[in-house]
Amino acid sequence: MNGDYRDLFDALELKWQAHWNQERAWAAPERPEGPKFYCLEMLPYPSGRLHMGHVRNYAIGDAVARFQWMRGRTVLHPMGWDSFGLPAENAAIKHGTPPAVWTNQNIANMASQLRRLGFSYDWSREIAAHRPEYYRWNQWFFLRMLERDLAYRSRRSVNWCESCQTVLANEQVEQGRCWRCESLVGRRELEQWFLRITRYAEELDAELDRLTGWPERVRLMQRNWIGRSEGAVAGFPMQGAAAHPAAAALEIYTTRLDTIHGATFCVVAPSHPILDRLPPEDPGRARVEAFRRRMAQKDVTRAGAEPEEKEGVDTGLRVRNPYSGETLPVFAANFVLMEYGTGAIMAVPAHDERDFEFARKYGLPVRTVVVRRGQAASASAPPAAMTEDGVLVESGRYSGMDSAAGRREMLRDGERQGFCRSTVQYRLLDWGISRQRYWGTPIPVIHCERCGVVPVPDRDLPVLLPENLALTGEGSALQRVAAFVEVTCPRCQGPGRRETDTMDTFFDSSWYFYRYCDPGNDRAPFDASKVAAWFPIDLYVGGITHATMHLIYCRFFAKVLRDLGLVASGEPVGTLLCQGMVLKGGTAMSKSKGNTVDPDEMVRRYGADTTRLFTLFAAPPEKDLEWNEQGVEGCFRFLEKVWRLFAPRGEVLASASLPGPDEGADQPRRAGLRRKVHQTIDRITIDIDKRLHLNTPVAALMELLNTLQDFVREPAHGDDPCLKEAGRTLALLLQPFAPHISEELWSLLGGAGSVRRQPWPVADARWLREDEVEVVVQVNGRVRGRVRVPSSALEAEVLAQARADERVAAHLEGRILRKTIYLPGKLLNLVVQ
RNA sequence: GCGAAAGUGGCGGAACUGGCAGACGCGCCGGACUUAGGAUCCGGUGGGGCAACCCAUGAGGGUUCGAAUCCCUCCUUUCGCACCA
Repeated sequence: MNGDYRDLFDALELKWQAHWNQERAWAAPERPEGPKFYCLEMLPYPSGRLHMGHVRNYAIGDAVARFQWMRGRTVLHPMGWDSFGLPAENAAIKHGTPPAVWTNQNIANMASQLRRLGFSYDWSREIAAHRPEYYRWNQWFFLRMLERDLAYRSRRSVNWCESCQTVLANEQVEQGRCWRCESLVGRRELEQWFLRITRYAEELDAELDRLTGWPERVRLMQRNWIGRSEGAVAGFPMQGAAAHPAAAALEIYTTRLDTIHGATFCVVAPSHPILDRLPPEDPGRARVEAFRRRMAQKDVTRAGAEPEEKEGVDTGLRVRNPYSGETLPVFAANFVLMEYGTGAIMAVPAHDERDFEFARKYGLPVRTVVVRRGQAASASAPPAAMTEDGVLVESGRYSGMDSAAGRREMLRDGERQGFCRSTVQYRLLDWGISRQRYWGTPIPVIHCERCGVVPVPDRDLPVLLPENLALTGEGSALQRVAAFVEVTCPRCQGPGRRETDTMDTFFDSSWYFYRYCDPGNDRAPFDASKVAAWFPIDLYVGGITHATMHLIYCRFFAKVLRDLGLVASGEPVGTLLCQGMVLKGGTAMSKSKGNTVDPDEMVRRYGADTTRLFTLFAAPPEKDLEWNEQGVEGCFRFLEKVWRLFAPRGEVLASASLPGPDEGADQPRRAGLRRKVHQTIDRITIDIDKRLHLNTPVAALMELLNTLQDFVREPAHGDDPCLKEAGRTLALLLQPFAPHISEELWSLLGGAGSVRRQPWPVADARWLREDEVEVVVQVNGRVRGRVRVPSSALEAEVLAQARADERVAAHLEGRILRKTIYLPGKLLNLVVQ
């Protein structure tokens, strides 16, 4: 490696970074002037050091931001810190450093890494979630939600991470494991704060169709996560009735009302309230209690990942099928979830795999009521559940209908008679936001013996998180801070206790991008008109890991904020780009695997431009990128070659003039160079703007350089305007990818000011057109020759010339020409027989 | 199990709506300059064949003048969900 260039690049990168700083080059005005572009990358957790995944993420965003500046947009490109969360607390427990100190150090460190990489952030808008001037607005939003019954407290079974000693939301459990520490998640019954995201389930689902700028993959994941399903709730009247006058009917949820005549029993979740109504002396009661105890024990240690063996007990309760009049036993079983539907189902073993499995285990009857069209009902027991739609049999007056008609008719009859109604269910559950940890936003409520839950008045915000307390990791640290906990009730002035749960940090990141529009506001979370001026986010870049976490929470917030009248749209993100991971040796870089590459090390050895260039070049943005040091060197060599070509010519070219519109048109070599220049502009512009491809533009830049190298190999005038045009264009086109050398090259070639505000070059249509084109000649679809013709040539002329081609003629010999297909200027296919 | 995406040289990857498969980079081979080169520059590089030509985009079939691209079946890999009634 050539040390001279390394030092040169290092110096020029520092020089231009200082220049940008001094010019406040990336500060966005309060409101956009003219067309705007809000370019955002997901804000990082300040773990201490950047990793390559960050660099890739930000290099992508930065390329687009710089491109859009040059395209004449006012760009908002901010950066901040998702700075509440467990690692700070764990570090404090381990090393005794207070979380605030640890966090601030990490922020300082990572910010300087980002600066050294030369990213174009408007640092004047920097935010950090752990600062009171930020999290007071978390509290403010929470209070608004509380007022609207969007935040509520409830005791229920929740996900519990033993290692993190806290509750997790459903979205934060991945395959039964904690999203952050990967330990197995158990369940606990706790009183918790929830956000009523389910109120927006319908809208969150429906609007996915309109998010055309989002990857299909993400929309699908969200759709599955929300899990909309249309079905019916049917009431099965309780039998043996003396016992239960209060519970008139057991309500079950089904999507297959058409199979109801095949129901041979019902099943309720172990915690279903109907079971509490069993009289103490009932033998079913004893069975249920024993079963509940067994399940409760399991819940705590539950592995979660693989479905458990189905288990259940006969509760002794009996219900009547409202359609057939048949009496059915009610079981309690572990495969029915209280959280979904009504917590009770009708079991149709012939047409549902789970019911079938359970029926087989406990020797319960299986009755076929749907057959495939054209098939007769078989008398023998089916070997497996037939879950498809078909034609109804053994279904009373519905027999003979197809499944869809059966559902429709049964629903109508059931509705008329009052025991059935159609309904829509969602898999999505309310978002549990309570965390039993210290380093987060205090939930702003006070528990008063007399008044119950009392919100902290707005004038008392922020509820400050106390600092300087000893963290042990045992229990909730805040509960031990008397000065924090012991307060007077704002309503009755009696003694109260402050809530000690803190907020899930996903609350912090659900609205941060609005705050960037007005980061200093101390009267409101933001000024609505400023947000209106910048929103929606034009490009949001981040990892796919957030598909069903952050990216669903922030959509929910947008809808809440819209309903609060603070923002106009319930969808904050226009185009979403989920970049792939950075791998080494085929797996994601991680400290535990020891396959990390340190960004600082890369910057020291190759510079920021090379590091960025490689992360953009090595793979398309949305795909995983395999780190390859030799590939990095290739990018370094490319920049070296750029410099080596222009450095000795700089002085002469600086004073050369730029070419006139037609200059060089009559000289093939110079015309070739100009064509390449304009074709490169055209390609790169389309690739960034229309396709968000950043690897192919880098390839195009390399091609342009190859052409330039060929051009200067032959003697040329040192001050050739065509060469100057090529160099200047290269400087402009490099700005999104290797911004420092781009600036240096621009100034070397006598460009005034900084590249960053030069208009993005526009390809001259004249130079995109070729006067003479090469047409591929195929015979029966196989390439047999090529002819050069004027680009205006007509098919007949091309054909004549093609026939004259020796090879083509050989393939036409003795055959009859049946048909010709001509794509002007590109291809001529001769179909012969 | 259900759902989705993707399979192209030795490797990362190009090929926008069906139209020259392999751009660009890495690696490799050869050469030049050199005391030397792991620097730089030049040339070559999917496979077979002296060549014409043939074969080749996971496998097999289909549609088409023409398929990496569209359709069907299968295989593999990756990801998401995982008892959601």
